[in-house]
Amino acid sequence: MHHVNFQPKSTLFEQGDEAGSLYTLTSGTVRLHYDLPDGRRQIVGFAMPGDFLGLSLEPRFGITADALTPVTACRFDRHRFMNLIDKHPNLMRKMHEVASHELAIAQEHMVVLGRRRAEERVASFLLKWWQRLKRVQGNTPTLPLPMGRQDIADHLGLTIETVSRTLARWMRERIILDVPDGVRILDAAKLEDVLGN
Amino acid sequence: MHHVNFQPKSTLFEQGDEAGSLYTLTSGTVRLHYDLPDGRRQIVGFAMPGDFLGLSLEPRFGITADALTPVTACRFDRHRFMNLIDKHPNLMRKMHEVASHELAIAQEHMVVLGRRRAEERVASFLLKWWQRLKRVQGNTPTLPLPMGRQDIADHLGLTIETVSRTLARWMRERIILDVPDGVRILDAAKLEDVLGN
DNA sequence: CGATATCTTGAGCATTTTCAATAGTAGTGG
DNA sequence: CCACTACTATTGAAAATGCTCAAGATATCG
Repeated sequence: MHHVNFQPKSTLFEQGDEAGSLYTLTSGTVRLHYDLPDGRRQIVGFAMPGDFLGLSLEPRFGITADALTPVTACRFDRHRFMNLIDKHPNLMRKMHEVASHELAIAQEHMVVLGRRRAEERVASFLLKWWQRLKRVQGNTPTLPLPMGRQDIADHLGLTIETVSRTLARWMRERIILDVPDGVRILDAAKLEDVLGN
Repeated sequence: MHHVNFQPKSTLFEQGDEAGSLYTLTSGTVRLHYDLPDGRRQIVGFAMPGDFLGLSLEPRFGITADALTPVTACRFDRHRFMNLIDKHPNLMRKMHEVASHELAIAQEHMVVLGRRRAEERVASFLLKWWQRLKRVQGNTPTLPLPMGRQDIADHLGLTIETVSRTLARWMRERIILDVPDGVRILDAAKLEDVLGN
């Protein structure tokens, strides 16, 4: 195990690569995506400090992971990590807990992609990202968005224009406020109303 | 552990219920879905013989599971199963393998929901269902579809009309053939062409 | 055989995409 | 310091994919 650093836009691992490593993020934001041969891209999630990457037992990575900001992480060799697990059986349980939770998150996101309209998708994204940030950084009204508009669109199954228009409208309506590298949530209740639950 | 039977349309477990059981399917098909309060539904997957249900370690089920056909399954008490795991450590590893695989499947489905057009989604569904069936029943040109059109639509993030129209067109084009309770794949290559890879 | 579910098909419509033009923003080198 | 380039974001107008609504057909089941 040793610490590794990644520059923005650099790749931790790529879709199809042999899954030889396992990471835990200590700082920065990582984009996880599946790319189609014709260039279409689906961002299946964003990773932040505390998250695990590559804990799947599949022989190859199904997705690509690349850094959106400077990233620091702990890298483990897969084989060595598996030996470690034999000595600490509760570690395997922990891995499975994390994986089950990821699966639950993935299933919730399928609902967003399959059954939510554009406005609901963007509201869902802002609120979920805000919640995750709160658990790491504490309660802040200011929401950093290290990912670009295209990334948000590729996460929500929309085009960059639809994301831009939706955010622009909410800025006009004073529901959010434009700040450098992110937004400030002025009226979270209105965003929750959009989701209707 | 004991065997249990379910009639079509009966529920194995429901979204929000305490996750007290764990199942392995021995026969039949199960529909797994997440329901929004306003009635919109996303089917996150279908389970067939050999599949595990409720292996997540979250305290409550995130989704509902109900039988599409008569179903037989083995039911395990969660607590007792966990004790069993303490005696057989490689069982925990197996569970994690299954969960990782489910996660990979979920991520691939996100691509379908977020970035594929209607025609591609239906082609993807037919081909994936066909592949899964081959692993259980061997190579058959006839593809049973125990789920209804509305279920397919709810799985693909489409309306029943779009699914119906797409299948109807492929029947006219002799790419598939209408048979009772399913379809016969006449030209799998054409369906793969739709996916463009 | 009648009643209820599900499925199909058509026509019009709406949300979101596409296309295109403009405006920022950052980084680079003269 | 400023011009130049490249990249990203915004905005408008037109187009299209898939949806809604409605009617009819087919299947299922008591």
